[in-house]
Amino acid sequence: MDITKIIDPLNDAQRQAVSAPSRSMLVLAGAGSGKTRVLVHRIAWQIQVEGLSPHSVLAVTFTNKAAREMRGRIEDLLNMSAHSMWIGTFHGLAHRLLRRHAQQAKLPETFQVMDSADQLRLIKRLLATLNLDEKKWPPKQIQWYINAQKDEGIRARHILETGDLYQRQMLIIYRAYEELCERSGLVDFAELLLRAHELLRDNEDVLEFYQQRFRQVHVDEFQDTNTIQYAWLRLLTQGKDNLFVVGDDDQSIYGWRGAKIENIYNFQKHHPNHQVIKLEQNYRSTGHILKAANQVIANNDGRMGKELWTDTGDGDLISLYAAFNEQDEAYFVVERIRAWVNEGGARSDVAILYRSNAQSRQFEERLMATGTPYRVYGGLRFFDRAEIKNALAYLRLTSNRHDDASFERVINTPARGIGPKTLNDLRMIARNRSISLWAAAEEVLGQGRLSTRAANALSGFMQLIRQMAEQVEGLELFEKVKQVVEKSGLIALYQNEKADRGEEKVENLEELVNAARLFDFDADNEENLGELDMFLAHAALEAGELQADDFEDCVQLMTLHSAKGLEFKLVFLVGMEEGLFPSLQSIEDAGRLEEERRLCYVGMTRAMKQLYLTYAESRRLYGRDSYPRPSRFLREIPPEFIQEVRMRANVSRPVTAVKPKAPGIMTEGQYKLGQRVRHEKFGEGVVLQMEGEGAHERVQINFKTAGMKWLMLAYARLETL
DNA sequence: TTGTTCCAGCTTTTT
DNA sequence: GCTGGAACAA
Repeated sequence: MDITKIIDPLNDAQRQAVSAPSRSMLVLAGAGSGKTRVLVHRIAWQIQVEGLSPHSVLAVTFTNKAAREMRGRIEDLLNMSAHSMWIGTFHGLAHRLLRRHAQQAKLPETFQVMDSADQLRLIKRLLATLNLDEKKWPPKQIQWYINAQKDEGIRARHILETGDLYQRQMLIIYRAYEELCERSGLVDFAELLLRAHELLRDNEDVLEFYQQRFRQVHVDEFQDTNTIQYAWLRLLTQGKDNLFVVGDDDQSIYGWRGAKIENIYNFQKHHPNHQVIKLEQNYRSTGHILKAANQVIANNDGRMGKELWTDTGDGDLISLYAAFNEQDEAYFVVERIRAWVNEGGARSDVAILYRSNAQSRQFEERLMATGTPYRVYGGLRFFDRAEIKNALAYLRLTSNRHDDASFERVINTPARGIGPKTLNDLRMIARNRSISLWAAAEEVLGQGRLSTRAANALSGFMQLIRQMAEQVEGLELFEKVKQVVEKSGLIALYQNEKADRGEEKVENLEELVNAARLFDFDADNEENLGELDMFLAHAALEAGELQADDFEDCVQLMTLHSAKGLEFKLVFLVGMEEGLFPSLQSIEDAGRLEEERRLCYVGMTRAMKQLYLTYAESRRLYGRDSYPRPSRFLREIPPEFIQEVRMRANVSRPVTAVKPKAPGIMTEGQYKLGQRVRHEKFGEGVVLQMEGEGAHERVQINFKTAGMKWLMLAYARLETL
C-alpha cells in the first residue's frame, strides 16, 4: 500500500487533518491553504489506510463544479473509479434520495424539479388564480419569503397566524403554493432539501439505512450551509461522530441567501468531541497581499481567528490607482493588462473583479476597443434560455401531462390561439377541483362548453402532445429531443423570428439535441429513473456553463462572489468606493458590513502575484454624477503595503478625451522609428511603431530573440543603444 | 398578435 | 440612465 502519495504532498497541519482518527473535525482552511486537497486526501486516506469502503463515503459540496473536481481528484489520487461514492451537491444528493424513496417522501414517482425561474412563474400564476395584485404582492418577494421559510425548515402549517396582515397574506400564499406544487408534482430547490430532511427525520428505516451506509461524511464550504442543510447533515451523522467539515468563517459571503455562519459555532457545541485544525499556510499569494488581507479582515468581530502566511517572500507592493472617473479606471486597467500581455503574460491569468455586474460594461468597452479577448462570467446559462426551457417543457409534458408549469409555458408557444381567457377558465377549474390543468382541459373539452375555435385549438394542442409522446416512444434520447423540438413547431417559430436572435435560438435547440446525444446515462442509476427523466433532472440541477470559447486566452471579468475559489496571477479589484463596495445597502448594518469586508478579503486573496486596487473620484451612477469617497477597506490596509500609481500626465484630463486611439505612426517622443533599444528581459530590438502619448505611449519593438512586442513606454524601461 | 411606450427600480447567486 | 416588464394601441 502506497501511502506516500497521500501524505507526502501535505504540510504538517494538512497531514494532521488528513490522518486523524475518525471523529468530528472542523478544518478551518484559509484562502489558498489547500482546502480541497485536504478533503480529497482525507477520503483517500480513509479508503487506503483505514480500509473504508468507497461505498461508505459521502461528500457534499455546493456547486456541481466543485463536486466534479473532487471526484476527479480522488480518482486521480487513488487511481480508481469513485463511482460508488456519493459525491455531489446538497441539491443533487437530496434529489437522489427523493427519487429512491419517492413514496416515503410522499412524492409522486414522476415528480419534477423546477429551477428558480420556473418557481417564479408558478408564483405569478398562483397570484393570478388567487386574484392578487402583483404590485401589492411582488412575486419576487413571495419567492424570497417561501424559500426563506423552507431554508429554515418551516412549512406553512408551522406558522402561527398573527394579526399582521402581511404575514397572514404570505401564509395564505405559501399554503396555496404548497398545494399547487403537490398537485403538479413539482419540487423547487429549497423543497429538495427540506423534503430530504423530512424523509430522514420521519422514516426511521431510511435514516438508519443511510446512517449505516455513510460511515464518513465530508462537507466542503461548510460556512455556506444553511439551517436545513446542517440539520440534514446532523441527522445523517447522529451519534456517530463522523462529520468532517472544511470551511472558512472569513470567506462566508452568502449570508444574504440563508447561509448560517453560526453553523460553524454550533458545530463545536453539537460535537463536544470535535477537533479543530487551522490551515494557515497559504500557497497562492505573496506576503504583501496576505499581510494586507489579514489586516483588513482583522477589523471583523467574532472571528475564529486565523492568520495567513507564506514562506515564499513578500513580492510586489499592492498598487492603488485613483482614477479620474470610471472611464479612466477602465482605461488604466486595460492598459495595464495590455502591458502585462505585451510582456508575455497570459490573459487568462488576469481577472477584473467588481462588486456588481453593472460595473463590467466600462471594462468590456475598453477591452473591445483595444481588441483584447475577454470573458464575462455570470450571464444566462444554457438551460436558462427561453427556447431551451420551452423545449424542455414539451419534453416534460410527454413524460408527465400533469406538469402544470410546463403546460402553461408552452400551451400557446408557438401561438396557436389559446389566449388568456381560455387559460383562465382552465385555471379556475383546476383550482376548484384540485386537478391539473391537463385534466381540467380534458374535462372542459368533454363538456363542450368552449367556443369551437378555442376548443379546436385546445384539443389540437393536446393531440400534439399525445402524438409526440407516442412517436417518441422507444426512441433514443437524442432522437426524442430532436423529434420534440421539430414537431412542437419551436424550430419553425424561431426560424421565422426576424430579430437577429432567432438564428441563435435555433442553434441552441440544435445544441440541446447534441447535449442529449452526449448525455451520459447511467442505466442502473440509484434513482431508478428513465433516461428522459434523468436528463430533465440534469437540466434543472445543472444549469450548464455554455462558453465554448473556454480555450481562448481571455481576460476574466466577474463579480467578487463568483471569484470565490478561483485564483489569478494578476487581479484588479475595481470600484473601491463607499456605496459601491461596501455597497450602499450594507453600510448601515454592522453585520452586513462585515460580510462586505469578507468579500473584500476574498477578492484580495484571489491574487497570486500582483494586486491592483482602483477607485474613481467621480462616477456616473444611475444617470447622475457622484463623487464617492474611497472605500473604507482601502484605509484598513496599512500604507506600507501600498504603492500609489499615478499614470496620468495631466491630472485634469477631460472625460471624453479617453477615446481609443487609432494606431498611427508617430515620430514624436524620446524614440524614433528604427531606434535600436535594449530591454531588461527581451534583450536587443528595433522600434517599429509608436502610438499613444504621455503615460499611455506604447512602442512596438522587434526583438532579436523575443520577437515582436508592444510595450508601454512608461514601464518598459528601455535603454537606447 | 405584435409592436410601442411608459415606468419603476437599481447588490451579490447556486441549486 | 438604462433595462426589463407591463400596459396599451393597432
